[in-house]
Amino acid sequence: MPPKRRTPSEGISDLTIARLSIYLRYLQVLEAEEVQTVSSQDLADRFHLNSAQIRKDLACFGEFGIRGVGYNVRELKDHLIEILALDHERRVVVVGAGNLGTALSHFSGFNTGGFRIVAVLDSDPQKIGRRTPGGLTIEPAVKLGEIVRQRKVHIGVITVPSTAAQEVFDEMVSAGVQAVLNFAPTQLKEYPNVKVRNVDLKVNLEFLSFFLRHPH
Amino acid sequence: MPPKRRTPSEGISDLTIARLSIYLRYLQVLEAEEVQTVSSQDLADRFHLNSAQIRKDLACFGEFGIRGVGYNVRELKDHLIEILALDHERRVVVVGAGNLGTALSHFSGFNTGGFRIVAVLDSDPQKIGRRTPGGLTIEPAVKLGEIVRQRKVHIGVITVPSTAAQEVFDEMVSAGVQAVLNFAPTQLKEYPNVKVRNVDLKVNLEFLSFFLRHPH
DNA sequence: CCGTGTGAAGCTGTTCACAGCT
DNA sequence: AGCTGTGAACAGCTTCACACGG
Repeated sequence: MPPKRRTPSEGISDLTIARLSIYLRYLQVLEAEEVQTVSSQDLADRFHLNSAQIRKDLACFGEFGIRGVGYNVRELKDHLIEILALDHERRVVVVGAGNLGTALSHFSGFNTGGFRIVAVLDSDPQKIGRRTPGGLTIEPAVKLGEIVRQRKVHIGVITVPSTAAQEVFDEMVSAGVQAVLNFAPTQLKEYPNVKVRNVDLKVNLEFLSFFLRHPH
Repeated sequence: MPPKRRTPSEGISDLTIARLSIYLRYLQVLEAEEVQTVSSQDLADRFHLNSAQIRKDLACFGEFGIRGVGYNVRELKDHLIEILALDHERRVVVVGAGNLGTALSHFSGFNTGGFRIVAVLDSDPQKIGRRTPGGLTIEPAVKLGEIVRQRKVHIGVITVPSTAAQEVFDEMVSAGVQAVLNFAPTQLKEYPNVKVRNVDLKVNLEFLSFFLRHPH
């Protein structure tokens, strides 16, 4: 059978995509351990999920398994890398060179596996020109648009205070960024064709606080 | 009518709790602006949600609104603070004084609104004794259990490499921590009565990468 | 008349159960 | 026999629509 490949773009849930990323990480471990084959049940046990869910997640993109056997580790890994578009370098700009921004700029996960931070910006003159621990020089925030265009930035990361977040976001979008990871505790105005992912640390803490009072 | 208060602990979804935290933040803004009243529709517009959802979220914990009017801003804010258990100090320990850990240790959201970082630990002798930008001295990781007990830590934050995460987590749990925010890209083994919240930056980036290839 | 509170309907995501391939 | 792929059943979350109270 010719490898049935669907190119859906639609009808696939955010949750499925996030899980694919999780599966991929484990497949890379298995590959390093030279494991040849993995079953949906193996994966399910690992992540406390149902095996049918894993098969369904994968089935969104084709038929990668062999009945009676399971999935070939290397093959499935390669498929996931392609699905998640990790086979091309993704250039990232971080705006906001506070503690979080500088930490992220050389956080291991942000400069491996296809991602590369190409600039760290800030509007504070005192910070501009300084080196981040990762070896990048902090550049002025006013150059955001220019940098995005010249360095072909794919992904923007916002680590500025919430008062400045919307402005930075608008600037990113008008320079052509289509994917943004937002750490500012603000609800950004949405644009068509721009995907935003919010990481709200305060919400996470307050969530945990709730469960301390209401233990289950 | 006597204020009907439910103490559920059960039947309330994680998603509801996360939204309450979001509502609270906006109510604090409204209070500062001296707005007296807010309707579920106002809140819904702000966060691109359905107004019924907001009413349902709040109705889990009592009847806080006035029909035909809306919600009193200050009153609702006070209720949410109590529900989220933010009326008592929550002491937090950060294990892993890498870039992310030190950044978090004086990230604004982590030392305000009821949360306080009481220790930052690391196992690297080169880091122990150093000061974090937030003014805390990095302490040895072997003292984790002792520190948790002596300083009555409520919440643990894990920012160590994934290879060490499970060990740190086990140590936290056996010292009595019941809520953990995990930044390590690992699936931690679950314990009863311990709530874990994972923040996986790599998953977020890969998620965005997917949407760059499959624009919607 | 307006906005809350809420059962009912609708929808989305998960799990079951089994046909079909190896 | 073993495990995938998948329609059908199920569960949980969201939205609708309206009764009720101010």
